[in-house]
Amino acid sequence: MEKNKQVTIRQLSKKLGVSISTISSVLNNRQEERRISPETVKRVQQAAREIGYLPNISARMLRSYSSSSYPITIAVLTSFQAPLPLISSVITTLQRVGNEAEYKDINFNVTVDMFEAGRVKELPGLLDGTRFNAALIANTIPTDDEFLAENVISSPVVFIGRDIPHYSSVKTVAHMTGRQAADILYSSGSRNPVILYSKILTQTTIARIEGFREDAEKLSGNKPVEIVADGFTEKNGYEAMKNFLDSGEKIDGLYTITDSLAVGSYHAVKKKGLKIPDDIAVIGTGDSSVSPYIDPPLSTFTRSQYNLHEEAVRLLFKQLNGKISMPTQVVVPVMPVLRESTRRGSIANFEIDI
Amino acid sequence: MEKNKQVTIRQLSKKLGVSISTISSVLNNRQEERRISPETVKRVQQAAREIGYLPNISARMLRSYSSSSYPITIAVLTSFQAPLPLISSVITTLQRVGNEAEYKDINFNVTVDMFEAGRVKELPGLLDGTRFNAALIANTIPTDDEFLAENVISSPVVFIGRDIPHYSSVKTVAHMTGRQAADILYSSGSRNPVILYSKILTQTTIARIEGFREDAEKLSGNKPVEIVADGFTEKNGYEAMKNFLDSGEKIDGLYTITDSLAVGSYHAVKKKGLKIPDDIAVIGTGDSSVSPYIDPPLSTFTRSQYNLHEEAVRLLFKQLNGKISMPTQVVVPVMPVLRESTRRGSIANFEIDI
DNA sequence: TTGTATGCGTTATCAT
DNA sequence: ATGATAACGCATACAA
Repeated sequence: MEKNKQVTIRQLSKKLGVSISTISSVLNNRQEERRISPETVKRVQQAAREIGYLPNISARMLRSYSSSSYPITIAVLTSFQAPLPLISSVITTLQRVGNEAEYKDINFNVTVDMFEAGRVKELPGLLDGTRFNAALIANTIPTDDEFLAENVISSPVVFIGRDIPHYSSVKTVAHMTGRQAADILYSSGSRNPVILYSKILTQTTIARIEGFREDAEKLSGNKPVEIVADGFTEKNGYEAMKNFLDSGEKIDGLYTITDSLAVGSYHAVKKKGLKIPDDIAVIGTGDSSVSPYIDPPLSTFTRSQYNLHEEAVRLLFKQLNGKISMPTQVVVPVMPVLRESTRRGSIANFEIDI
Repeated sequence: MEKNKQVTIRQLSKKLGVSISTISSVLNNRQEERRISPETVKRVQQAAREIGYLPNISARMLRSYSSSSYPITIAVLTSFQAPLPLISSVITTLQRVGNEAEYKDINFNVTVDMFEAGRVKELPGLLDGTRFNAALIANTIPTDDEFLAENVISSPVVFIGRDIPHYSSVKTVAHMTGRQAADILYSSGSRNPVILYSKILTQTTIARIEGFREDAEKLSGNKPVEIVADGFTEKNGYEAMKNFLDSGEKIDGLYTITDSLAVGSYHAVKKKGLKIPDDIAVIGTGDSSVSPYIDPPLSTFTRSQYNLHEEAVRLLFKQLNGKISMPTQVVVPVMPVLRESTRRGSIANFEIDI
């Protein structure tokens, strides 16, 4: 694959028979103070345009931000298969926390690199330290995790939602969440619990599923039925649930691995003429911003995302500050948020959130 | 504000009385092939850790990616007040389109910079070209637009959702969207139309509002009532709508400037015991992924976002390729998507999307 | 009106 | 076992 052949000032200079500094001056609109002849200016500008000259930002930064105060580079690395809001959330958190007094003195810029799930290893600069001073890494799948565990990233790194030996990470107690979900459905009277998840599995989702399997079976005596959706979207949830309901299998409780899947499920359930929570109690995960406002409001678990990202960013900054050096594991608590969608059975009298 | 004083290899070298190249070797784990004494290695590593040495990524890249093929830098610039999904969407689109055969030869990395609405001017490197080779800019407010119109960014730039003189931009026909919304509500029998928007206004939202005002008044004979929410979230929509309904003002049709505001409104409307679309027809904007699945499915306008971002990215790449040089305006069409929430009156028989 | 030289921080090559 | 030096691309002070 031929990547873009970058043209440098020097090559322009040779081509035009004009000195480097003249070119540079023109390209930076210093033509007047440098009193370059209009003719030369034209020639340079035209050549630059024709040839598609693009300055080397690294060189410019090296030159401009010198004097012991250049911005460091923080990378956000995630797979294409990530739930879409993740990047925004992490970046916004980075910028927000970075503005706090405590970290005001960290002058940084943020880059984002994405990889196909299973192919972190192909990310340029991951191991050689040529692309970032520090990184937040999310949405790796086990293949990636293996690779990362076997290799060493020499910059400070925080993993979001997964544990990689020798690195810092921020996680939720995903296994426990799955178990709690099973408990809540059981308390709402569900004896035929079903779990709906995406076929894209990560450490966190696997843990949730396993936790649910264990307690659901222990409590109800039935192995929970598992529905696998194609992805995380509402559409994926709708389609998976519709197929399931059409099959006629028993269900009286539903745990979804994300709130978006629950939203899609709602629609399928209602179209089938079933009522939530009367016929099917539903609990999601993540407390999406829409969850309190759908009909009925969705029981779920706290937006671990928010806290996760916040904790991850803080942990990274602390490592950069030198406040923490050892790999550190942070566990973010996840709390159930009970709303109408599980208001049934012995759990009906619990305090409702909205 | 004291920014981080970066330590360089040279300073470490002076401090330790060891040569620069030795330090570099140790820091890159070349100690064995270079046969540095274990003692020196220790000293260097410790000093680096203590002093918080962070390599200058620009220097490293300059050194490493030389030979006429370094990655160019594409920046995504947006305000903190942007709807959260925007960044993710733009970045994902960048990566996806960048992987297409046509653009495979553009080797780039992505940086994200955020600014407070109204303060683009404070973004480092915006005008001096030290931070990016090309940029996608979104969610500026009029103050920002003014500044940008008066100054010159010398790199290729594409504005998303707004027009800035002398620059390329990708927009929707927002004004038309507003008018169509008014038409649709009117056709659904609404004579007391209401518009709900966020107090944070951009070129696009302003145009939508104006379009709606015009046609709503023309058609219904009544100036539409305007509700102003604090922001774009479902919660903001819920609260604004709840207050409005509590006030007892007339309403039989609602146009919201984003789908998220509509979702929040739904909840307020239902809590008030009113029915959608029977009592209030609702139409949103943006075709959010949840909109087809809420109850009732929400009429809206096509996810202009998606197309917008896609077009913006393509336009930027074309400029980088030299395929386009003049500032270019692209207008992305927006189509109404009619679902249950407006199924009333003469519009009831229109084809329904889901 | 234009060119030469220097240095930003880093790594690799070559000496010692 | 370690140091000196050149070069990456660019912008500027200074020279011509």
